[in-house]
This record gives sequence, C-alpha cells and structure tokens, in this order.
Amino acid sequence: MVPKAGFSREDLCLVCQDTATGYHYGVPSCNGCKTFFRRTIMKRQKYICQNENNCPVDKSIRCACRFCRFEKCLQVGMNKNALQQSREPIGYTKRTRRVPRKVSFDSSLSEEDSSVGTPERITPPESPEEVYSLSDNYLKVLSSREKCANDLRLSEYLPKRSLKEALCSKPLLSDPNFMNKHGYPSLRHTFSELRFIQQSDYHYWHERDWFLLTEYAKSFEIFQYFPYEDKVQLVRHAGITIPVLVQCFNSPNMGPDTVVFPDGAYFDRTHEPSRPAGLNKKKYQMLDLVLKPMRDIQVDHVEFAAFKAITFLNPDAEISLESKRIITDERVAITKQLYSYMVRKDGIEIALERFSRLILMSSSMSKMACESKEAVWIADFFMNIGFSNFAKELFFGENEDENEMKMWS
Amino acid sequence: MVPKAGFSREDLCLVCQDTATGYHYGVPSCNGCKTFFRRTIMKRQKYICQNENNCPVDKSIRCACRFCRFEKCLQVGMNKNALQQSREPIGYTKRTRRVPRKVSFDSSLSEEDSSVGTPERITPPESPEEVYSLSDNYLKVLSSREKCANDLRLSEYLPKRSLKEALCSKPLLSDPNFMNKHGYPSLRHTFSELRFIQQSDYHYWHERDWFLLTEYAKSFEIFQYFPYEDKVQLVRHAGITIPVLVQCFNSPNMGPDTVVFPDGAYFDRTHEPSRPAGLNKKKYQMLDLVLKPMRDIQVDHVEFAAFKAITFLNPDAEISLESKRIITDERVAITKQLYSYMVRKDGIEIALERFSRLILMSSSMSKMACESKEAVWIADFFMNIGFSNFAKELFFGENEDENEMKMWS
DNA sequence: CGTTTGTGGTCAAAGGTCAG
DNA sequence: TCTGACCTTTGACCACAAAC
Repeated sequence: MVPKAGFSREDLCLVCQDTATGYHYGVPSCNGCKTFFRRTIMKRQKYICQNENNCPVDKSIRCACRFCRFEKCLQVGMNKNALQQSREPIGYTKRTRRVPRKVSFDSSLSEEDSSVGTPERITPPESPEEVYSLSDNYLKVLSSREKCANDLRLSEYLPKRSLKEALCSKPLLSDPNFMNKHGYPSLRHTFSELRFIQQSDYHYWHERDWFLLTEYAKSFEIFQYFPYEDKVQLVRHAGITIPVLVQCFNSPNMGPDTVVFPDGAYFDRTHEPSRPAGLNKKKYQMLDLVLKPMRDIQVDHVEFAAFKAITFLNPDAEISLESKRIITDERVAITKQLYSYMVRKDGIEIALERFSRLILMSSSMSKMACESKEAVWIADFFMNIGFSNFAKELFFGENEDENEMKMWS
Repeated sequence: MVPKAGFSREDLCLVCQDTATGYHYGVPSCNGCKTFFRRTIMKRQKYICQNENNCPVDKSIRCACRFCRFEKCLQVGMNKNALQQSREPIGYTKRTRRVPRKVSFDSSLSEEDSSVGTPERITPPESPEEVYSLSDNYLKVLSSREKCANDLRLSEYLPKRSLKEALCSKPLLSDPNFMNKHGYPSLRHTFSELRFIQQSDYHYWHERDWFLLTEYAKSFEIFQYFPYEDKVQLVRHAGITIPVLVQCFNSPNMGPDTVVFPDGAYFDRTHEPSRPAGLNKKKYQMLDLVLKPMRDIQVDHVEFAAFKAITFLNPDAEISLESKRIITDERVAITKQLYSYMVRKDGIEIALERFSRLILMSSSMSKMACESKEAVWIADFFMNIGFSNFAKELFFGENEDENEMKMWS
C-alpha cells in the first residue's frame, strides 16, 4: 500500500494500455485487468488459447482471449502474492452508486472534493451501549433454562417421590407440555405479605428447591449419561449451594441482610435461637459469602445462570474419574463463555474485575458445600430436626451405615 | 531495567500475531488491528458472524470475520475508553501508562541475586487504582518471594517457636542478611536417594512447611496490619492447602502419582495402612485435585506464585469483615494480573483455557482446606498421631475448649 | 530540551458489488 | 456467465502531544 513513486493518472495499464487507476498487484493497471487478475487467481481458472498463444491484448480486444490476457498480466509483473485471503462479504443493502457523471476532461482532477471533502465529524459513542453477543450460545441455553426453573419454582407443583425417581424420571424443564401446564406462578408465590420465616417455611422451601435441583440436574445433557451413583453424588454435593444461590438471587432486594422467599417468608441477620447453632452460622455465611457479593457485583441473569452451572458442575464431588473429566471440561467451557459475555457487556477493565470476583466466589461455595453437609448431618443427628425422607436420601444416602462411614472418612 | 522474563510475545499483536507496532488501546498490537478497533468504535459498527462466533483470527485471515476480530480485540483487552472522546477536531488525552517506572528497586528477578531478600512495595496502596497500577509489578514480587521461600525450604533452618512468636517476629524472607546466612540448600535436600516416605518424614516436612507458611504469611505487607486473631485464622485456614501446593509444585516429575520431597522421601498412590483412613484419603485428593491438574496445565513459576497467593488470601477464613475486604481486593488484583500475564504468555485462546482451569482449582483447594482440617482434627483426636505443639496451636487453637466449639459449630 | 510512545488522520491499494 | 465501474475496507505511514 505504499504509494509507488512517480505514478500519475496519465499512466496506462501495462496490460491493455487503458487508463490505469493505480498500481494493482505491483503494476500500473486498469480496473478491468486488476479484477480479471484477482478473479482468475482466486477461482483457480485455467484458460486455453484458440490461436497461437500470442493474441494481442489492448483495451479494445482485451476480452477476446483470456489465456493471453492472463499471460500478459503475469508478463508485466502482476504478483500473485499480493492477493489477500477472502474478506467477509460487505453486503450492500442498496446500490449507493452516485449519479453517473458526464465524463469530462478536467473532472478527474477535481471531482473528489465535492463529496469527500466535508464528512461529518465522527465522534466515539458517549456511553458504552449494549453489545450482547450471539457467540454465547451455551449461555443463552443456560439462561432460558434458568427462566423455566424459576417458573417452576414459583408454581404449585411439588411431587412426592424418592431420590431415584427424581433422578431417573423424564426431565420436566425441557418438556413444553409440562411447562405449559404447570409453569405459571402460584397465587401464594408473589412475594407479597412479608412475614418472618418459620421452621415450616424453611422445610417447604428446602423441599421445593431440592426438587428443583433434581430437575435442574437432569436438564444438563451430559447428566443423563452418568452412572446413577455419580448422579446422586453430584446432586448431593450441590444440595446446599444451589438452593442458597437460587434463594439469594431470586430474593427481591429488601436490604443487605434480608432474603425473601416467594411466599413472603423472609429471614435476616436475626439470631434464631430455636435453630441449631450450625444452621444459624450457615445463614450468616449465606448472607456474607453469597448475598452480599452477588449484590456488590450486580450479577445479571445470564451471569447467574452461568455461575449456577459452574457451581453445580463441581468435579470435587465424589464421582468417577471419567465423570470428573467431563464435568471439568463442561465447567471450563462455561467459564470461558461467561468471560466473553462479561467482556462484551462491560469492557475488559470492569469485566475482568467482576469476573474475578464472581469466579473466586466458587471457592466460597465449595467451603459452604463442605461445611454445610456436616452441619446438616449434625443438625439431623443431634437435633432431630425431622427432614423428609427425600432430604435424608439426598444428604445421607440410603442407609445409616453409609452415614457413619461418611462422617469419619 | 526489569527483564521481561516470560513476556516473550510482547512483540506480537495479541489479536492476530502479526508484528506489533507498540501498545494500542492498552494492548500490544499491529497497525491493522489498532485501526480496525478504532474505526469499529468510532463508527459504532456492529458485525455478525457467519459461523459459530469462534473464527480463528491471525495475520493471514484477520479480515475474514470482522465480528470475531473485534471480539478478539476486546478479549485481549483493548480498551474503548482509550479512544479520545473530545469533541475538538483533534483532542489528546493522557497516555495510558502500563508500567509505572518510578520505583527503582529491581533486584527481584535478576539472575544471581536470588539470595537477596525480596523488597516489598515501598508505598502502601492508598486507593484501589494504585493497587492496580502497582500490581503490574506484583507478580514479579510474588515470584521472587517464592524463590526466596524455596531457598529457605531447601535450607537447614528450622526454628522452634510458638505460633505467636512465628507470626509476630520479624519477617525473614525479606531480610537480606538472614537470607544470605541461611538461604542455601542443605546437603540433605537435593532430591537424591529416593526412599519411600515414613511417618517421621511426614512430620519433618509438615513442620518445615508450616514454618515456611508463617514466613510466607508475613511477607505480605497487608498481613502485618491484621489483628493477631485474624493472622492466626488466616494461617490456620491455609495450613493444609499451602503446604500441599508447595509440595506438589516443587516435586520433580517422577510419574503422575508420585510426590518427592527434597530429602528424597516420596509417596505415591500406595495405600498406607499405618496412617488414618482420613489422611490416606487426603493424599489421594492431593494427587487428584492438585498434582494432576497442575501438571496438566503446566503451571509455570510465576503462575504458581500467583495461585499460591490467591490460595493463601482466602476470605473464607474466619476473620473480621474488614480483613475479608482487604484480602478480597488483594486477591482480585492478583487474579487480574495473573490473567494478563497468561494472555501475554500464551495468547488469548490458550490463556483463557488455562486461566479458567487454574482459577477453578481454587474451589478444590477450599474443599481440601475444609475437609482436611476436620481430618486432621480427627486424626489427632482418635489416632493420637502426636503433632507438635506448634501444629496443635496452628490447627486447634490454644486450648481444648476452643476445639470442642469448632467441632460442633 | 530531545526521545519515546501512543493517539488520530490519510489515502494507495486491497477486496466486494451488481447492472449491463 | 463474465466484465468492470464503482464502492467499502484496510493498514503503512505521518504529525502531534504527552510522558519520560
């Protein structure tokens, strides 16, 4: 693209002697020969001369023999290497060609200024506008799945079933018939009539959110291929963290320390003496490690969907090595897309900050998962809180011996 | 001049790998990508990818997909705000400096001077912005500090002292006199004469690595300002993870399941019946959750230094809210710096993959921290393993009552 | 006060378009 | 179909100002 010294508009195309429009592929040449050369190379076209391979080539008859025209292009020095890789199509929406000008002798030197001379001053955008990307296909899937899960959470639907039934039955979230029938809010779940939470509310929402967790798990394609024992372990490992995440994110913001459930039950930093000390402590962890950071970062629903998936797909669960590998790969893929999404949304500076904070929350989630299981176990064992059979299956396995093993392993 | 070790790609455009002409909008880049980025922003252009939004972008085909090219510009960190927003026909803003040059100490990474103590940052961070700008040097500081720590680990030096003495005494790693005197390898610590590990070896290396942990902790400038109780909690929380990290990273690669200590003691996946079941299980976790991933990712020493700091600066420890905040900010700053380093080293695609895998390891570390404390407690309580007083202080606190509280809280 | 660095602008020369 | 006048995009190079 360095202007060749000494070129003037009077120069002629070295191929056909037409008026040259500049240097093309290293040679002063006209538009026609330039385009002809490029097309020939790009389409790898081969020509054959009908005569003696020495046809004359000039402006009037340059189209007569393509073989000899191309030969001439090469002879005068057109350089194949000056061709570039195909570019993206521009796709003109409409023909913006100027009104054909009458050709005159002097217009060629002065015409530029009329249209090009005073372009309006282009200024950068004042504010960053939304640049949402379609590149994050998986994120969109996760996000709409999250929407369905929330619809179901607000509904009345809550089946009684064993853990095995829950994990092996047909997925509901991806079933349009089911969702049409049940996926609308219950009148009781409209976040109205606030009242302080009671034991029965905790139970109700834990049961609901554990039910939702099993459906959420099944909504991952990879999940169906895992051995049953891995499914149980994965859901068990997420048994505390996912409900906590869901409860925090879906709570309307009624102050920094308040979590509201859809039926209006709420809790805050109030110490509840009737609950085991461990569960009170977990409540504070939930406020400090999840609610506050998520509000600080201002996690949006796409980011939430991704982070929830990252939290669920935890290779630290006690599953087979093959399942660990699959889960890790899935997790990394989501993490990468999440980063891309955040960069597009906020720009690199802010995105890297928010991304780091969000991803580093996963270590807090792990801590909660680990400690809470212990606390739940102790709560049940010593306080006789009375979990449902489903919850006991979820956390403790099918029999008491297994529990003992877990406690001391 | 600070040598640019590890920044081998600095002369290449991070977007397309063409020769970079300098930093543009915050990123080493070529003229083409620079101009492309500016034009896209100025003209508010939106592109659509014809494929899967993951087109490769390099010198030869960078024009093939403008969507993916622009996406990559953002990914590698091109900053929209670096475009000048002035309404004047020509407006210039302040240049964006990438490395503050005012600090003149630079012995950190020079070759032979490893015995010299690591200088800490001279001025404490007054604002988040200052932390960020200084953090360009932060990885270098962490990396050379790590070198000192390893020198001390290989030495003979191992004082007997209480936890309080350890945490409140003068930092040794940054003391050139001390490091000159003691920071050279012991003859016994040369990784020769392999032999299977014994109980006494475990004890010896745990004691060494706990000693090193306290010195490592003190090497953080923020650490000295924490209340004593927070210091204890922070070190306690890192009591398992940091030694495990150090042992894995510094072990020569003698196969996928083998960890070798400097004196030649090694362990592998062999079940050791004489050890408590919990500690055997932790050993497997160490191999699966730390050794294997670190070798898969091929963590280099700068990345290791950063990840170790991220692991140590864990806001999940039971410390005051103010300390949590300080630690989180420090952690996030290191994380951002680590990401930048990896992008410079590997390019965006590989870096994002490796970064995600590495950062997500922090949740495994949290799990280990949580479960291991429990296992250590049980090991001591039931198996009478016989930890030193120092270890007991580290893990269980000063008195038995505190232990009981922790167990059931 | 000169050098280095990173802005924005320029325009020759690439590639793409579509009536003829 | 192929052609080529016309159009858009690209990037090497330049001037300028701020930082060093």
